[in-house]
Amino acid sequence: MNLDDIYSILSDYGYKLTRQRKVLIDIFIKKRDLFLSVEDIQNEINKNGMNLDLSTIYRNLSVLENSNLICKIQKENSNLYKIRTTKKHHHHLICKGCGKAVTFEYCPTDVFTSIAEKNGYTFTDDKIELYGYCNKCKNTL
Amino acid sequence: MNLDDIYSILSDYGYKLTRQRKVLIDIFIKKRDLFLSVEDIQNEINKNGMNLDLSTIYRNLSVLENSNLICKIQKENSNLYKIRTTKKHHHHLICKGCGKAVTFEYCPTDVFTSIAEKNGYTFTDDKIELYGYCNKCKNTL
DNA sequence: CTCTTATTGCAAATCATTCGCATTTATATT
DNA sequence: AATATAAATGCGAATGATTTGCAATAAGAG
Repeated sequence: MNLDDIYSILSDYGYKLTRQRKVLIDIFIKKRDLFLSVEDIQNEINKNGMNLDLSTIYRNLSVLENSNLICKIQKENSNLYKIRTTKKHHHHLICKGCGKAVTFEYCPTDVFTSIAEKNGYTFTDDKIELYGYCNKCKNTL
Repeated sequence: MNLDDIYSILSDYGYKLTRQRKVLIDIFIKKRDLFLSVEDIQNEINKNGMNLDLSTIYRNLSVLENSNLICKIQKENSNLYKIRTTKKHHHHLICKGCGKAVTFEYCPTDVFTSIAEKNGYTFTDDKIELYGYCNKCKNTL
């Protein structure tokens, strides 16, 4: 999935291609395997000598999420975002040191469904998050 | 695990047994299979004709969490809490309607470890959350 | 029963995120 | 290419969840 694909997905959803959206997308692509906080994103923008208002960043994170272009996970007190690199159902293994994530498709849905049914529940969705330390971070500890 | 066990665990951690802590624990026991929001907890307290300051509730949720007496999950904008009913490693299946939770011990740790190792990560911990609708709620939809 | 220290309640602060609104800009349409 | 129009931006202010400082209170050790 390249830049133009992303742009046309946004257009298909009826969103305009603004300068600030392009800036955001650039950052997500550059940091494609990291989960970024809003602060990380803002720092990255500033590093490029630009500035986007926080409300613009938040509004566009929603836009990108609605367009299924990014993944969101909830950290203690805030959210982290990463560009989606697959359209398939997937989960993440995340480095507690640097936020670097590995995407994987393993998911024992059949087991989950049976746990749900056994308890009289209708199963709708699952969340798996694995945590650890990546190669770099585990050697720095 | 009964009231006295809980009280002595708190004492062992060096925490005092205050009236407000007992009130909180009572509520968690009464609602033992529900994930409660802070608002839920406060409503329940008021229902009993009492009142605890929000800061007291929050501080004591930390105390109970540090003592491994409750589980916390993160909802969209806030946190939910439930009394721990097992000391073993476990996960939850949660009703999106009413918050009723089922605790289960299924966890493919070996698979998780191998996903991590395959990617050069050291595996430290996992989170699985299943969502659905419980018996009652699915019939109300 | 007294002393010491943790805990409480209150008010104010903080932090992430959202919202209202006037201005600007992307883009569909002349 | 110029224009119209609705969406998007930036700003400042609001919100909502949670935290903190502090003086008053209460638990529990001795």
